[in-house]
Amino acid sequence: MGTKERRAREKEQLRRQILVAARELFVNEGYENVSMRKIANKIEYSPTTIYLYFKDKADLLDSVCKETLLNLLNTLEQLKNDKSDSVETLRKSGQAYVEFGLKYPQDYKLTFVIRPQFQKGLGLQEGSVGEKVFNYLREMVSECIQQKKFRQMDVETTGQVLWSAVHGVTLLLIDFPEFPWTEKDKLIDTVIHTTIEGLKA
Amino acid sequence: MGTKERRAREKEQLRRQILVAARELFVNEGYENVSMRKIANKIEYSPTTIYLYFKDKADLLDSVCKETLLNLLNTLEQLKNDKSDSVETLRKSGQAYVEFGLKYPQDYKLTFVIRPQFQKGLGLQEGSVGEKVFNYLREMVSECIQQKKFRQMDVETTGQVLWSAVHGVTLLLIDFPEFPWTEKDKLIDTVIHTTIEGLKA
DNA sequence: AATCTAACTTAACAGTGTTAATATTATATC
DNA sequence: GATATAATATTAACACTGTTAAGTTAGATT
Repeated sequence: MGTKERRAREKEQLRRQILVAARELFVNEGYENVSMRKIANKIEYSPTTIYLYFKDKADLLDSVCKETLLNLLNTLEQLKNDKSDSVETLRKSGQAYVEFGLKYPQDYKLTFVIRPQFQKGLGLQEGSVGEKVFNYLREMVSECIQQKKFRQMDVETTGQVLWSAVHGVTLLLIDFPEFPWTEKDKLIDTVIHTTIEGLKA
Repeated sequence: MGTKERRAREKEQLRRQILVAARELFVNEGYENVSMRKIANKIEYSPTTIYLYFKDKADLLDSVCKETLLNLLNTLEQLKNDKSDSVETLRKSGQAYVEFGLKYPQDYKLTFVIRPQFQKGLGLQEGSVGEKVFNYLREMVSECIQQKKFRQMDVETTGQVLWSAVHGVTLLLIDFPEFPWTEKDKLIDTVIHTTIEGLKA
């Protein structure tokens, strides 16, 4: 009697439907400007149905962000296979990180700026996707230090310095699109290059 | 006939009163969670009175941010008198920038993250306070390059790299207070030091 | 066929930013 | 001092918001 299974599948399907609709609206119109009613309209259910699948609007945001982090993680992990120089791999990772942020600017802001605002005290949950992303960074950095290509500094600090740099340039480019930046790719390159050179010194 | 002057002064006074109340509420409860009615209650006027002094809520935010930028500018300009090494002055400026952000985290986010979200296409207005702040950075950087203490790179890019670094670490520290950062001051120092070393190389 | 349960909807609450029309107050003129 | 005029402030309303509690419907189990 596969009824239960079918029902469970249908339930999961609707959950995904909600998630997809929410992401699309959040990304296109901004988290603040999306109402539960708008999401409900899009999926052609009543607004309150959403509350059967998600605790509240913040929980919906949380789930959307989790997906974003998974996407980011996938993007980064693909660089692992690249068997080139460890510093070069790190450079590429930084580049991929910023590119990801600029490719999905609203997703990036949702995850790294909006969410912490609504979900306070957001650390690195044990086993969370966020932790996995940062672990990736730890690995990359660790290799550079062990191979003495970087100054002998603790992995944590080194990683955090790199994260600061890429996070900073990503957000500035997203938030101030009208600012007279030097050519975008050049700026990104220079930020990453400068930081890496600084970590060697 | 000083009546007009007095009236103008009174008007300015109420404007300031609104601004002070708005800043306090924005900072303590977050822009989103502050309603015009709340601000009105605080100053003991009806909500619609605010609209006689500010176009809308975003305009109110704008004015609050302008003040924040003025504060930041003042903080930075005080370092100008410091007649030490140009690189050292730049380092101190970076430190002061991050410290400012961490001292008034909500003001910083309001100005550099929330405002651009509500006031899109925000560039560097001619004569704006924001422009003055960035001009300060240009000056500092320019000196370092001219004195050949930095690699010969254009002032714009160099400045933007520095801004990325300090902006990044400031926001990360604000947004993820529960993240297992290395000791805060050490991290800030290292970010700035690393970036500067990278700019020398 | 009766009961139970899961899925979904309706109606409502207390709140939001903002506008238009109205009322109040203070000044200037006669 | 009374009156017209301008500046300032308020009331009432509109169309929204997130969320909860109660009610409805359809399908599965007994």
